[in-house]
Amino acid sequence: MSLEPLPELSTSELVAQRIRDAILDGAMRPGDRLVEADIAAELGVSRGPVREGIRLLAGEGLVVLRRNRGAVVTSPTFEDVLEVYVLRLSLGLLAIHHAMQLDAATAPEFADVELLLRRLHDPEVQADPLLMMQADLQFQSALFDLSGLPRVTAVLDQTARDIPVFVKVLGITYDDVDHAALVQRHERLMVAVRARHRTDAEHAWREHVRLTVGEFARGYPDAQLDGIFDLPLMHHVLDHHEHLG
Amino acid sequence: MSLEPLPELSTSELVAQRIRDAILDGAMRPGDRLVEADIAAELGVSRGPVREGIRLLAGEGLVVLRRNRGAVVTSPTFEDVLEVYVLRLSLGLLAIHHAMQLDAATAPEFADVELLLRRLHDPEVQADPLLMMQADLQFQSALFDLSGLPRVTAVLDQTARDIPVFVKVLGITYDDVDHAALVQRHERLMVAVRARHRTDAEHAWREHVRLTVGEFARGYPDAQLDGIFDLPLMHHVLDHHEHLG
DNA sequence: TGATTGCAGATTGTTGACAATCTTCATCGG
DNA sequence: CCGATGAAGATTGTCAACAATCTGCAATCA
Repeated sequence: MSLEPLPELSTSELVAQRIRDAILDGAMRPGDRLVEADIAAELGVSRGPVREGIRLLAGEGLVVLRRNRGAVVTSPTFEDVLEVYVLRLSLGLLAIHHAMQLDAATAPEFADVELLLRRLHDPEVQADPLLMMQADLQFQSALFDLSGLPRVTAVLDQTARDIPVFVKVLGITYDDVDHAALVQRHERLMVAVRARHRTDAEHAWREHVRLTVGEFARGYPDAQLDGIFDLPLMHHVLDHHEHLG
Repeated sequence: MSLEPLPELSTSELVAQRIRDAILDGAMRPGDRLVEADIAAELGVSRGPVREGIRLLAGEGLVVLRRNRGAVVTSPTFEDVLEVYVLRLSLGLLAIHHAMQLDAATAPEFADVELLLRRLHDPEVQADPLLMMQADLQFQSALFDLSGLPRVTAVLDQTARDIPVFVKVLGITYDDVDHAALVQRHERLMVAVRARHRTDAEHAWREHVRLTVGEFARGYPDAQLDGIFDLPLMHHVLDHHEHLG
């Protein structure tokens, strides 16, 4: 008999989760005030844990705190989405690079990643856009974890929690996303990481970010994406040319 | 008559600051427990704000929380320092790149940065290693702010708060750091940013990070720095070669 | 003797009450 | 009529007491 080790989040984390869910449900909308006493009454706890939970969300950027004036649900813009993806592109590359220091054949951590990757093939998962998105982000998170860089993965996980909320709040549609293509990109990424083929891995990751944002940007035709993902990582190419010339 | 706008940090932020200072003073050492009631009594406030302050520090990674078991001051390793600098290298490049979208001639934000850069010349500042380090980080923070990427700068600022603590706690000596060379590097960086010369700016920043960590690593002769700062940003060069070949 | 159980002290988690602050709106004076 | 002033209500910030949990040690039993 081996019992599972009791996940049991703290009360404040549960509160934060509930509020996050409320935003995803549409029950709470951007600009809504989060009144500590009201939420406490609804959840049947006192203000203390609620206050702490709200602070957690503020740390994630999901709500905005103003001194002595309470918290309101963030009103993200498409620019925020772009910033999040610029961040993920940059730190994702970092994490993937460090993950490739591991030997895929011996490192047991790879098993978890593969498991989550396989989950993306599940038709049941693919049927629900939100579920698919979360499964996708979970796979990425596990992959980044291989890097062994706790601060980097913490930042990446924070952005991962933001993404579903932003997508929901901004009304971004991803119904017609090509799931097969997405999974295929991730497969290529994993193959590259296992084989420690740096340029392939980097290309796969860049391509994924670029396509994802491109998909999101369809609803925002005036969004300026020109080259925001090309730099500063491409500088070395230019640099190299200059030295050659 | 124009009055200054009252900075006035919240109580919990003041508490966090005091604890940070206590660590820098050596009054608190890694592994020390942070007992809420004791700290509250010492500072003359109740446990509430102390608790909040401790959570803030936990978010920064300066203390570690364990469920129902309180907080202890982090015991960072040199690897933590390396991770922080890998992060700063990567996100710093991102921030600098985006800062270069601004026109230095017209953007008033540049004035603040220049002011902080000039402060680094002050002999009084250079005389105190801790002051010098903080002034240095302040300049960098102002520079990154030009990017207009709030999440990126938030992460960078967080790492900036960690650095003095890590240096103190790990007993890293930076007494014989060449201040003149450091200031010169930053001057070059600013010139490049003003002129929007991407490769120069990137080189200056890379060089600064590399030299800083190299300086720190003197006390850690077995630290493996081989190429941890070269990648993944250099991949494109390799990539380019492959395509050429 | 060695491992488990139970107890006491210490510390965190939670609660409800109080104080300080902010927002709103009506009042006042020009 | 318009802006400034002041009070009332709502909400956050702080506090001290209580409950739950953890740690360490002693007592118990095989």
